[in-house]
Parts: sequence; structure tokens; C-alpha cells
Amino acid sequence: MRPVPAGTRTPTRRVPGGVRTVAAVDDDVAVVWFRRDLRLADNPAWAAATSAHDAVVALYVLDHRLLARAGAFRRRRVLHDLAALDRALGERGGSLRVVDGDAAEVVAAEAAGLGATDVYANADVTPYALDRDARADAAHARRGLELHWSWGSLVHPPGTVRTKAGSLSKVFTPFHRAWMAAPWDPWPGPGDADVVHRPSLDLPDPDGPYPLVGDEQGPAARPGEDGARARLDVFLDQVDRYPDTRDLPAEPGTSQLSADLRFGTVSPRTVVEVVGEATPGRQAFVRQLAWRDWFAHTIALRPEMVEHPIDERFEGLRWRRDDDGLDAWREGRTGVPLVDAGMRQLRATGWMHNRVRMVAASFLVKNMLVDWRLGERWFRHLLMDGDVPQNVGNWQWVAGTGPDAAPFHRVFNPVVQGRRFDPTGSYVRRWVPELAGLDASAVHEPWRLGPLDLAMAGVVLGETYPEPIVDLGRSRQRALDAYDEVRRGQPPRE
DNA sequence: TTTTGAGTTGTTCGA
DNA sequence: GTCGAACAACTCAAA
Repeated sequence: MRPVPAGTRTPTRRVPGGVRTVAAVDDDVAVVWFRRDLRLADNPAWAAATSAHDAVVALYVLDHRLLARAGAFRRRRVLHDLAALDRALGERGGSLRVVDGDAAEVVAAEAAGLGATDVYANADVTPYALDRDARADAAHARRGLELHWSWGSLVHPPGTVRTKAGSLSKVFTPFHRAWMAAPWDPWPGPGDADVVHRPSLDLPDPDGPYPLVGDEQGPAARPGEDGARARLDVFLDQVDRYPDTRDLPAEPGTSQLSADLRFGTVSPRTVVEVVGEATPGRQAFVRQLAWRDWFAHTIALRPEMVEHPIDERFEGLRWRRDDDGLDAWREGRTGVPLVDAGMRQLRATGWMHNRVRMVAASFLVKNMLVDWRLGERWFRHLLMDGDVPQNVGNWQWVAGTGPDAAPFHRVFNPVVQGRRFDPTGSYVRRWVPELAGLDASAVHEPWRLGPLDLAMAGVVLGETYPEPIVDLGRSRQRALDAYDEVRRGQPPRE
């Protein structure tokens, strides 16, 4: 990195009419490559660049391959977050320069075109990102540029939370202990470099002509750092009740920060610092962020887990092919109310309550005996917070194919889960309105009512609402048998 | 090396 | 309906 020459500082100028100019060519300009860290506060790459250089260009590369794959909710969210970042940069006299192309090549070309020698970015852990970033390293090296990496998306970077033997724990609890004890050097604050305005592509219209899957009725959450901070403030008022409300899908008991953490509109360290550990509720919430780090660290070490069960024995499990069932699951018409409610919430809003994610995932993998990878793909597509390490990690956890496998099989019973966590049935009634006439005692298992009682509630099973596509008891046993077979290494029986 | 303790989020059964 | 006990019975971390 070039030392900052004294006396060459050229402030970005505003000319009459509000058109901002490009910084002078002889400025010491660096590039900050934004990716999943769409914030200026508590952003190590941003801090490093703005501290070491006179001026910075904020760069974002539209990856149309990723945008096309993302569901409409996530795509909308990231485009709104980018617009918010652009506004925040505007307040510093600059803007976000948006380009498209192959990021690995484009970033280096942009830096070279600016006469910059240094590029700053926060690292990522997915196989896709690792490949792209390795190619970016090579492209920068070819041009004689330096690409500086920081960690900004995790509380602790991969490799820094170890067991006594120096490895990454395969069990969460010891990881959590080590994670809590890991030392904390706060990330440095930003410097006062000028933020340069560069001509830019327009951001795609967030509501533009991409194919839609859901019905797009989701609430328009406030994007960007301001939105994240507002959500954090709301959550702080209720975090002390978190242990009591976190599992109730009808209550606003969770932080609603998942998409913010996904796109980096808030720093996970900021969240940990602000929440603190003063009460059991705060401790329980911070523990969730340790899970987030744990899955990221695990995938950094085992990138193949995106496509393959960590426990290789499960490659041999004979998953059922059930195209109609998979469609029913996706569309929220399995006939199992809590599952259907969650799947419809996902389609309609791009978000599903975590408790219900577990129940819906368990239903697909255990009761339907469908390969977890198909469910993972669907969730990842639709979730606004869809994030490979988190989604894959949680799906493998539910499937029992991943780390931290319990010594025995856990098959969630969606009726029991519904009675326990949606005791009034209000969550089900909200998302499965055709069951709205059923009371709390019947809404989680309408098939237990007689036709007369159902008719009085306006329900005709098989017509207004499906019969369950599987028998919960029998399908549970089928899953236990299939899992036993695999775990005991027995050859498949014919 | 061996041993011991323990494991996010569960289910079912019977009193 | 609620509650406590029984179930399951593997793998990892750490002493």
C-alpha cells in the first residue's frame, strides 16, 4: 500500500448544479469492493481503506448470475440495500459505483483504470465466493495491484475459534464456549478519506422484470443501515423476553435481523456489543450469533457440505422421489397446518419463523423422506435472508446429516409443535385462512374432527383443505427405519 | 490411550 | 390437559 503523501489531498468537489466530479487523477485513490457488507459503520474493509488513503471509490459488481438465482425477495432486498448505501455515500459527497461483469476481473480492471493500487474487501466463506475471490486475487496480482482482505461478516473469523486440540469443534456447545472466550479486538473505525463520485450503471429496478415465485405481498422492510438500526432498536426493547417469545411464530419475538446480517447492513459485532449479556434473554440471543459463526466456520473448512452430507453414510440413504409431494410442500398444501402455514409465509413474505423452518424442514426430510438438498434449494431461493452457510448448515442439522448430530433421531411432530408453539392457532389461521373457522384445539389436526364439526367450520377435507399427504405416525417410523439402516451401514434391502 | 461426560431447539407414554 | 420419566444409545471434547 502506498504511503499517503502529504499535501496531495484533493477534496472531492461539488460544482454548481450538484454534479459531483471525479477526484483528481493524482489523488491517492483506493477501491472498496462491497459484497455482503453493505454498510459504512463497523466495516473493516471500509475502515482500512478510508484510513490509509486520500480518497476511495466504493464499488459494487452486479452479478447477474446470482441475481437471477436469488428469489424476488432477496433480490429486492439487496437492490434496496444498495440504493441505501448509495444514499449514505452521497451524504459523504460520493456515490456507489455499480458495474457488472465477472467480478473477479472487473474489480481489478476498475482499480487499474482509476490508477489505484489498493483494493479492499471483506472476505466470505462460500465455495462460490472462495472461487471468485481466488480469481480476483490472481487478476489483481497480474496487474500489480494489492487486494487487501478483512473479515467483516462474522464475529470471529474462521480458524480463530478452536478446541484445545486446535481444531474446529464438531459439536456446538464446546464451540460456543470457545467462541465466548475468544478475544475481541474491536474493528477500527473509518478514516476521513474523500468518497469519490464515479459515473455508474443504474441499479436495476428492484421490482423489475425478474421472474417471480411468491405473490410478492411481503412487507417492505426499511432497507440499509438505517433500517437495520431501527430493527435492532425495536428488538432491544424486547430482547429480555426473548427466551419466552423466540419460539412463538405468531409473536414478533425474534430480531428480524437475519437479512441485515445476510447483506451486512449491520455488523454482527455491533449486534453483540449492543445486546450485551446482561440478562438471560440477551445471552440466548447472542448464542444464536455463535451458531451463525459456527456454520460459517464449518463450511469454510468443509465446502463440500453444500452438496453432500457431512456424514458420508447418508449418501447411501435412499431418499424418495415424490414430485407431487414436493410441489405440495412448496406450495403449502401438505394438509399439515403448521407446515403449510410456514411454507405459505415463506412464499408470501420471503421469511419464515425459525421454529417453523425446523418443523417444515423436518417434515420434508423425515416424514416425506425427501432429500434435504431439494428443500435447502427451495428455502435458499425464496428466503430474503437466504445464505448458503446458514441454510445448508441448518438443513443438515435438521436432517441429522451434519455436525452436532444427536445420538438418536429427532422427528418433529408438527401437531405437537403446533400445540406447543402456536397454542391459540393464530399463526396457522393467519396463513391458512381456510382453517380460520377452527378453534385452538382442532386447528393443528383438522383430520381429527368429524365431517359435521368440520362442515360447521366451513372445512371439507380434500376440497377446501387437503387431507394430510402422509400419516404422521407411519412416516415417522419409516424415517427411523431408513436412518437406522444407513447408520448401521446395512446394505439396502430390497 | 482411555475414559468420562455431555449433547439447541424431541416424542411418547402413563399417572 | 399436564407433567415427569423413559426412550434413544452415537460421537465428540476434554480430562
